[in-house]
Amino acid sequence: MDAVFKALADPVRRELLDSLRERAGQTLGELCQGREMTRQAVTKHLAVLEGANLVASEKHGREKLHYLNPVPIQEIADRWIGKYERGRLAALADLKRRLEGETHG
Amino acid sequence: MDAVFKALADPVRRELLDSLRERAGQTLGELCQGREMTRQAVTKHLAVLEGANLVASEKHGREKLHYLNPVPIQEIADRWIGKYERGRLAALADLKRRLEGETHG
DNA sequence: TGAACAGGCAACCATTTAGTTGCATATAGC
DNA sequence: GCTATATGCAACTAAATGGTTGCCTGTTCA
Repeated sequence: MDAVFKALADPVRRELLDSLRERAGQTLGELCQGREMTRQAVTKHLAVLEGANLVASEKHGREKLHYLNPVPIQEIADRWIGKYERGRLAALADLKRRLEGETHG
Repeated sequence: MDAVFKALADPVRRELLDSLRERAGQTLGELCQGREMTRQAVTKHLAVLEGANLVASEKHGREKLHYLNPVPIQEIADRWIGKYERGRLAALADLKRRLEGETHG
């Protein structure tokens, strides 16, 4: 879970996920195109994404194809963001109540 | 948006958000309790959270009260995770199709 | 077979980050 | 006013991070 959050923290990695979402099965070379960094830098980002299980890869001859795995993102949405969603109004009510209470107490 | 992702990347900061979700209006001192780090370290984490607009604070005398702002998390769920949710099945279908296609092509 | 191509590995560097210590400021309460 | 308490600020350190360069491995194909 922590690995997923950390992987999502970098804008380059989020762009890579976006790119793979738009077109699945891209090679490393393809994922490098348009990015102002070396192939090795992209490789490292992809390794982080694979480590977080956000990207799966398949070797095909001398090429390595990359695929988005949306499941971990889904899990974050379900397990983590969900509880904040539920607590949203409650938190705002708390804020108001507490501020008023402390002011007069 | 990037600030929010980066803020969420640290487990300590996520714990702080959890704590504020459970009980709103906690002081810095309260938020430090049970954490194995100095008050200053917690202060820095809270500064990151405030910078990402995930936490709002109010000075009350010599105390500083902290409140969760769930809105940015909500926005991430809506604007960013949503599109992956929609693309989920499509991505898996792509994966299967592409793998088969490349194998025989 | 050998050249061109796609990618992997490792060492290295600069910056950021997470944490510390030390000291300063401001409020509460006697 | 003085002391204890709550927080703020700044300098410093260690480790992680994001990036580079250089070279090696493996595959395609003429």
